[in-house]
Amino acid sequence: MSVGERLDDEDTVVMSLKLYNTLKKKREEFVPLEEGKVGIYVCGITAYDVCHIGHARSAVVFDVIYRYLKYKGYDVTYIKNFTDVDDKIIGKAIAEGTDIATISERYIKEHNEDMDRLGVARPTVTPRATENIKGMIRLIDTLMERGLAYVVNGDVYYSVEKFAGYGKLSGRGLDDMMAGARIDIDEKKKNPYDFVLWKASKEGEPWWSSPWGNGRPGWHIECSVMSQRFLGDTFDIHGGGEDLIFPHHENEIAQSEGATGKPFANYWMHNGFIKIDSEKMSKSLGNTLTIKQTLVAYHPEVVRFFILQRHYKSYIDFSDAAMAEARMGMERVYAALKGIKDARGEEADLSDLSEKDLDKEDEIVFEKVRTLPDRFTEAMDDDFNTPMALGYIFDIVRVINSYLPAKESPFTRGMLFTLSEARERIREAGKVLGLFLEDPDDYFAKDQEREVRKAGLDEEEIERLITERRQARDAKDWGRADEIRDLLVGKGIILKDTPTATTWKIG
RNA sequence: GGCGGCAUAGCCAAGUGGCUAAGGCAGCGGUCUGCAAAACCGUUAUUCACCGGUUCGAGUCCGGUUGCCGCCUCCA
Repeated sequence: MSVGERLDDEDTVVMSLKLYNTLKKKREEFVPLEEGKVGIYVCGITAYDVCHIGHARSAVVFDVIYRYLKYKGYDVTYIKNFTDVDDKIIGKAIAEGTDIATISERYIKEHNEDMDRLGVARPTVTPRATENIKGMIRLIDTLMERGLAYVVNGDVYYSVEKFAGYGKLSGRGLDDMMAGARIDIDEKKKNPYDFVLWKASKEGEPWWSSPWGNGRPGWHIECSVMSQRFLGDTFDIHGGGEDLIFPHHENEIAQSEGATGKPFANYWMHNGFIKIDSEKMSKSLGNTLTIKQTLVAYHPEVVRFFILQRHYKSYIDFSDAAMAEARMGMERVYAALKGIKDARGEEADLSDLSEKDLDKEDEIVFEKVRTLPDRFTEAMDDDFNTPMALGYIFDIVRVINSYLPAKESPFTRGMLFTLSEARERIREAGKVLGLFLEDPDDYFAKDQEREVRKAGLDEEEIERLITERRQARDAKDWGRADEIRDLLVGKGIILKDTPTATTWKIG
């Protein structure tokens, strides 16, 4: 069996990965350049500010793509850059009276913290623009030699009219764009859409020496250089937010293909945006939400779940209500995982369980559970359909929930084996999605702690009241017990009475 | 003005020509309970914005209408 294929039990079924290629505007079968290997480049952040949930979406989406490609058995090289020289970084450095390295270092560190908390795996390499200036100068030089770039007063511009394929990614021709141009006419440029490759430095700005004088790179050249450096002239997948399609990715193609004469990336993938309360998130609207703010209010897996419940290409609408729903959904899965955990008990050694332990009823459940990996793969092979993959996980959750409470402790070996299988299969899919990876008790403990903090409640006071209610109930003093219950409900606390204890949660 | 996307139950959301239109949330019914709640189970779209067309067959393809949205400027 070769990589990228799975063989079914009976007949040979080639399950190939299909993905939507922005370049072709259609879904295509994914065929890597080199069998068994994938090179993927995703545009990273400009390190001038803390990351917002839009960054989180892009990071989580491509994290899942990266993990899934590895799950399929590919040897994946995943490159995500940091832009650490740029107008905004320079502006901030000047404002703070420091240098750009201090600024970019600070926000790269913040970014990495955010990613770690979101459970986003580190890419294979995270190159920085300033480490690749020489490569940029070489690439610009090649573009000059090929007649695709020109110099004006120490600035170097790319001449878009000289590149025949300009507009092929964004699907717009230069003529179309000129018709409704909303851009400023810059006298220095031959065409308004020409973009800067190298900028002559102004007083007080960082600079590197170049054949065109002291300056710094333009906004687009770094990605052409870093992708080529780590993945070669042509590579498999290039990703980023949909806003980058034009001009950034269009310009990358012009730079790279203009210089090498070879195709740049074979597949282009773009994630959709996050809106907040149905509005576009932007600094001008003042409705940006940072990852750190989001994680104060929600468990990182709830954030991931929220993102993965929608297909990566469509926009998603962030709101407290939507996040509350995501939290409820996560709770459902974790509740099932807790049921499995509790059934198994802490101590028991279950390593010698096998299919031989299954009775007829166990077998029916076991067979359903065992279909999860194939169904998960089917969904993910279909342009990374994470909503469908999650739907399949919920199907298994329902199967287990129906099976579990019907049983009385002690559990038979066959039941324990079936439950173990369910847990493992959910965990296997969860590892790709970055979900359901916590111990259920830890998950609920953290969730409760977070909710208590958000509601500004006093946990000890709640516990004291619950104990008092417990005592009242034991004494069959229903009046007092209900009085306390009403008090707690008034604070948003939901009591969970079981025969042996009362626990609680915030609803 | 140019380019592109989307419209599926109360809400969110899969579905890209053919079994009974996934799944989640909310709602309703049931189990449980001192009564509740929580949890679990069951249930909730003869129908996919509207009109026409292609086809043996369309939510899925084509044309039109309406309504939202994105990009064209740094932006994930």
